[in-house]
Amino acid sequence: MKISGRPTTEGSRGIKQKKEKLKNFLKEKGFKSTRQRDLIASEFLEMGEHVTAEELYREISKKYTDIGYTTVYRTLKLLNQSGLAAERVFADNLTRYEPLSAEDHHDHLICMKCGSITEFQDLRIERLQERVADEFGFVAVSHKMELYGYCRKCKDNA
Amino acid sequence: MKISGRPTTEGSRGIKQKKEKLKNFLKEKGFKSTRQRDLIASEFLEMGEHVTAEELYREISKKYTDIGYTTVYRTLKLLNQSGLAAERVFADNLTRYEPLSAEDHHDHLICMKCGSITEFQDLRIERLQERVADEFGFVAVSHKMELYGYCRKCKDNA
DNA sequence: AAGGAAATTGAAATTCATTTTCAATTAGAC
DNA sequence: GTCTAATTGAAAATGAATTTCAATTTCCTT
Repeated sequence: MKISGRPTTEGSRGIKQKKEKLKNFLKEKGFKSTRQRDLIASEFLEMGEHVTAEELYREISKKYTDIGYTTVYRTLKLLNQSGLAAERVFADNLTRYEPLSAEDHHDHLICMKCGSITEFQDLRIERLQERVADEFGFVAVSHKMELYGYCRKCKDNA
Repeated sequence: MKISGRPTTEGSRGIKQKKEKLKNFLKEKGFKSTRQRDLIASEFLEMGEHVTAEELYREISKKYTDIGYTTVYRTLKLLNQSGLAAERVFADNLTRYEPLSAEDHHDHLICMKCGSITEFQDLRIERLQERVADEFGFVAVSHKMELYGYCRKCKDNA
């Protein structure tokens, strides 16, 4: 099992690469590269967490007062379309985004007390999911798995 | 693996039992038994699917024009609290409810074309989930697992 | 480099499910 | 039956997500 206790913030190399990918995506689709999109993408990739549009907007507002919420929202959608971000909705019903690297599928452990989100990957589970789908004649395209409970810290000082 | 291709509608025995359980829950909590709650619970248990408040309301409106949406909504919340119903949100972001029997935990296969929802249970996956949680020092309370893809029908006549 | 068509921006308005409010009604304890 | 607290349902409020639209910017064409 691949462990990543806390979503890792990308080194600047990865970020540059990803911004390049975004540019390609935009050009390909006939969209335009703008100062705003560039700044929003940078900030998003640097945060490297499961952020909401709102959170990202607040962060960006600190540095750039002229970038609106709507543009942050739309840029996150764009990042999602381009495959650079994944859109996720957990039990609190807010839409969160996380940077996505090529082959890194993972699921989440969510603490019901402190709200921390921990990522994990388990190939054994993935295989079984595939098998279940097969048994129903179902072609699985994607899945969503979240374990809710209490993290090490929160279960201890309860 | 337990298979239930389509959520089964309860026999009337089960429904009576559940309505009894609801009554007990209400009394216990100092809430009142009302004609509306009774009718809404009956209709809900008979439908036995993953209904939204809206759908249930529309169904009930056909028979009883004096029951309001708000009451249906609140009764579903109540059923959820009492453990008789489970609240679920899938990718379409609507809150759905399904009758819940004591020990019947299950997950869902959701067709991205026709929207059909199929239930399944797989103990091997459950065990692995427990193990993953353990490895993170996490105490799992509940989980959510959904496989999205195309059902037998939809993948065939594509 | 200038022109111009098309995309983008951001504030404000809209949507839509969900949740709350409140006055009138009802359940059920005494 | 009386009384008090809970319930009801229409309407209003909420709040995140999405759309609108006029002003601005990008970038393709010349």
